Amino acid sequence: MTHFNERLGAGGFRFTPQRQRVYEVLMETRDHPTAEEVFIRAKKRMPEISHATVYNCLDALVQSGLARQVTLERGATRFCPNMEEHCHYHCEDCGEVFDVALPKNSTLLPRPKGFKIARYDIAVHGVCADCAAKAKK
Amino acid sequence: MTHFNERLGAGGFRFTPQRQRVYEVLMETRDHPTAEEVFIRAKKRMPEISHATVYNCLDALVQSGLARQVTLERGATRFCPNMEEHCHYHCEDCGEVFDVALPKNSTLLPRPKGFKIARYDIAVHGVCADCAAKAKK
DNA sequence: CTATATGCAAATAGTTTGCCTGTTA
DNA sequence: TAACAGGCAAACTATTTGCATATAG
Repeated sequence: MTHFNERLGAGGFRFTPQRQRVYEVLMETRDHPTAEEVFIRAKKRMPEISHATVYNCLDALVQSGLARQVTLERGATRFCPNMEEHCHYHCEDCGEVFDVALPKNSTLLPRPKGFKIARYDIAVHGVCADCAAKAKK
Repeated sequence: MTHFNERLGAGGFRFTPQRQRVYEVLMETRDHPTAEEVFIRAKKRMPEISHATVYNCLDALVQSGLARQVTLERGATRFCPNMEEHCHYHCEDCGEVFDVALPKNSTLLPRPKGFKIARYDIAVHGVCADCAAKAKK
């Protein structure tokens, strides 16, 4: 997991088992967990890990470009380790969040002059195919 | 303010002075206030208004299409009454949020089959022109 | 007149902090 | 061995809830 160490280091963060564990959790199940969910999953194999540490680790991962925050609605912030350009499709029925790659050269974003774009988040809300099918029955 | 009443009614909500006041607050200053900020401003001209009522009213406005929620980062949800297609440009230096209209026919969003899009939020993070200028000095 | 909304206060998330101990580089 | 990070518990902030009272339609 050398990419992990490099990234952490580049961000000015040290390697710790907790950070690794939190990253593993994100990579294992790509379901955009909340910090609380990450905490519960991380705890399964690292029972001493604390709440505060999970928040710390998530911050470190976000700051070193290993994860993103996703804030969809009121409620807990979610996290995902997919660093490619993508949007989040959020099903309002089942609550699932799907990553959808952005088409290359999508001429989408306005570039107001002077504004330096660092990153952007696109969240699309609606109803997923499965839930739409169920609703029809 | 007939548009307001129509909208509320269509959403299945009753007119109340509190809802009107909350909507006024959003319309007066388009600075994407948090619920707490709305509460403080609403209270100035309606001292009896309560915290819970402000949250209620904001929900009613969102559900009847009179306002949108904007969730930018960890922290409080913000609200805006601009219902046109637009993105939010968020300056990480000064914290301001600017509305920027989306170009017509921007072919931006992937349409994964089966997914019924209800609405989407585009948040662009970076540094605004003013802050960039200040940083250079 | 009745369903719905408000006001209040207390409860419940979600997140951060302080302080002391442990660990990485 | 000197920062930096973790653990724990408590503090804070954001949001929700329960219930009695008020009010819009």
